[in-house]
Amino acid sequence: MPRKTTTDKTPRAKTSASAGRFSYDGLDRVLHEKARLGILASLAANPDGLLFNDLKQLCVLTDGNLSRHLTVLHEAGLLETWKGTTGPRPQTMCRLTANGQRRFAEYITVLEQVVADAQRDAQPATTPPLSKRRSPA
Amino acid sequence: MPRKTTTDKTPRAKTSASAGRFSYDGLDRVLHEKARLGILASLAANPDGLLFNDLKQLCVLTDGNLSRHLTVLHEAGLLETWKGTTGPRPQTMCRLTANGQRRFAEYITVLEQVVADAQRDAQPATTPPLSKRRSPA
DNA sequence: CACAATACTTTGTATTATAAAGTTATCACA
DNA sequence: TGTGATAACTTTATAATACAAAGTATTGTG
Repeated sequence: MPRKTTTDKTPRAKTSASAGRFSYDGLDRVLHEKARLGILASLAANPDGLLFNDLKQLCVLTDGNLSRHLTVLHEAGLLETWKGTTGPRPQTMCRLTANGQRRFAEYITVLEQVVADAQRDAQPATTPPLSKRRSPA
Repeated sequence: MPRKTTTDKTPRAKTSASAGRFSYDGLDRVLHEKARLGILASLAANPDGLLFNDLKQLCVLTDGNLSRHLTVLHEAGLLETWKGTTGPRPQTMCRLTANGQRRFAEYITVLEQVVADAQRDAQPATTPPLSKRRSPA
């Protein structure tokens, strides 16, 4: 006689209560980080590139912090850096790579999903309650 | 004679290129985490609460992981847990606190801002380029 | 030429996400 | 009734990593 396992395989509603419905796999660790998200958003808003100092101010980051995050993004192939000079001072210019633009756009798509999920909840509860009682004693 | 500092106080455009424009201060560390974001979204979608196992499946988390994140959220006052039994087994029921609902809603507002920023970029560049050259040699 | 400032980079530390192992209790069955 | 399996978590340990503090190299200034 098959025992009733608690990890039931009953079909459920696939739409809003399926397994993995809220796992948000697309939230890549590299992109889903406050500081780096700000950096990417800044660069996406300025396709022709930004200087180290611009990013520092736009994202309110310390030098070391920004440097580290840029390295991470660079190693992930999301941005490219160009070393040059503006006037007498050395400057680092950053811009998104084509890949970076695509990855960022994909990430934003997931964020839209998160927002959409949350907005659905604001509605008067169209979703059926999940697993109120599953096996009364 | 006042030296020209690079941290310039020039007004700039306050709308889209001001300092801190992309710092996203509202992205609270407790909420801005893949796993916890999934948990919160799940609970927001099910205001009458979810069981430990429901969350485990919805968010695809291991037991230990989920347990830890629930503790963090609980300590932050975002959710409350109720220990009971469903049939013979002990069960933990989780639901958002009023505070948790509010904080989550606030967080979602920031996400909307992020998405809006990114969507603005998709437009043919209405924003003026920031700091192309600031002090020609 | 000393001193301050710019534009970063490197190093260290403290947090923490995740996995692995442990705990308690129930159930099936021999 | 005792032994192993399973459920439902919790605790501990480890591997990442975000952040800050200190370091480096160059330039400008009196």
